Amino acid sequence: MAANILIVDDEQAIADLVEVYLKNENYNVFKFYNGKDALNCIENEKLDLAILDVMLPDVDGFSICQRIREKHNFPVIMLTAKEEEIDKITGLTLGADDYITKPFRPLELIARVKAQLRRFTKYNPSEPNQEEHLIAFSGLVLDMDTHECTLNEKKLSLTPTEFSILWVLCSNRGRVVSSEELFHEVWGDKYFTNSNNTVMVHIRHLREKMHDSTEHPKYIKTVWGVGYKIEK
Amino acid sequence: MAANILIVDDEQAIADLVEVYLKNENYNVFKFYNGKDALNCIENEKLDLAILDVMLPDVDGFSICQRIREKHNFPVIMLTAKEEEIDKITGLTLGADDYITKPFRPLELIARVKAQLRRFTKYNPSEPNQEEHLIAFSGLVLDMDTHECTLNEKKLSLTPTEFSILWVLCSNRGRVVSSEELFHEVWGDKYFTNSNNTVMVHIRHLREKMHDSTEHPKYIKTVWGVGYKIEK
DNA sequence: TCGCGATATTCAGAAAATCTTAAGATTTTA
DNA sequence: TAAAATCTTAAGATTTTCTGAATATCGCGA
Repeated sequence: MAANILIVDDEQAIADLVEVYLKNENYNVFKFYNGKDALNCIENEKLDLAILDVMLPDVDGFSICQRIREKHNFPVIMLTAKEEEIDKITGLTLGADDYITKPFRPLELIARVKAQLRRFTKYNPSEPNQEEHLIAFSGLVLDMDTHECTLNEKKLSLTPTEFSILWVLCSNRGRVVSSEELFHEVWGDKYFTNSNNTVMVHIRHLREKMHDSTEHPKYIKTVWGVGYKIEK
Repeated sequence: MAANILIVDDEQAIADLVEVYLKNENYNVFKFYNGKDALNCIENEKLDLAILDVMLPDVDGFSICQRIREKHNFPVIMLTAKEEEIDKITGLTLGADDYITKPFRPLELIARVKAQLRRFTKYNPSEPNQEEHLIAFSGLVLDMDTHECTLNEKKLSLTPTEFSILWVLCSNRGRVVSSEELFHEVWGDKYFTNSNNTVMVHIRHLREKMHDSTEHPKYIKTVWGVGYKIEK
């Protein structure tokens, strides 16, 4: 059973974005733009994890966190804008299991989410631990824990960006992912580019490291006019 | 069976924080923000240890400690704010098995808790104690009791911070721990910084003491763009 | 086959992350 | 209270990674 995750952020764009990332990883998402609705949700749903913006207009993240601690108990990840003054947020992040500063990269978020879920289920062994941090198929293994990638038992040393791209491609295995989509999934909405051959360059490096030829790519195939895909 | 621990502090943030740390270590936590509820809990639950704030608004920690001594008998750790005047708290900490001044570091708290539990179960050998205070693997031994570290039978004299970092890395062996996460785990939520290379400097010292080269580190490996890890 | 737009390749400079060092601040110990 | 040990900070060096431009190649349709 997929985990239920609560996301609360008054910046709708951020909340929506996080929702996309989480759904991409097959989580059930409960999304709210204010603290009040979130508190309501906490009472009525069986949640597994919460991602809270520290600064909310009505009920701040800290208070929500406390409520979670009181009755229920599941991991809490706090979101803080980097510019936010330290004295304003210090204390507010107390009690959180982890915190992430905005802007963040999607995969970073996902990695933290998985780490928390795993840590939690580790101490609640009744819940089955679904190896969410591993992608493995036909000789290719991606481990988000160690950031390691193995191809036919041989370790590939990938850069963070390369790893992210490969992860996104693999988790969308069997489906074509466009350059733009790839860019969004890997870099987030942090950056803007329209002439986007950066992705291409990284794909090139990936293929090189995987000894994948461009002509007959075994792994990363290019679909003309659409994007890239990895066969199922 | 995990130990039952009572935590009482009127500063909710502190109590919540302690709860997080304890639950991390798989303890059952009974948390209260006032003395009254705590006294109630003492009567109704089979507790193994109590962590009490000295200064509570209703029933002070000293009184709670006395009550524990009267009927039940399990270790008591007192929490005292550093600024609190000595003459106010002296006497109040009497009867406690240990006391910790706020702010404290997560690992320090855990270490003290484990020490008390172990000391207690030593004299009550009926209770099995599987609390882990030792980490040992491939020539490296860490003992949280003595804060001692041995590498291939040779003792390394680590500073408290160094020890904590190594402990966190070792207890997350096989997984990358980011700089932020390390900071979070070692220094606690209290100290919030997002740009500091303190962790890095300590890592450097650690590697030096372990005779671990930066180029081919046998122990603490850096995963670019992600963090540090120790191989499983 | 040719032309054109999409995709590849290459590489050098920019940017980012990490490492190193050392000085000054703080804490602990004697 | 002084000395020693430890921690933090900052600046600059180094390494790794990313990006954008220039150029080459490919695939599709006319």
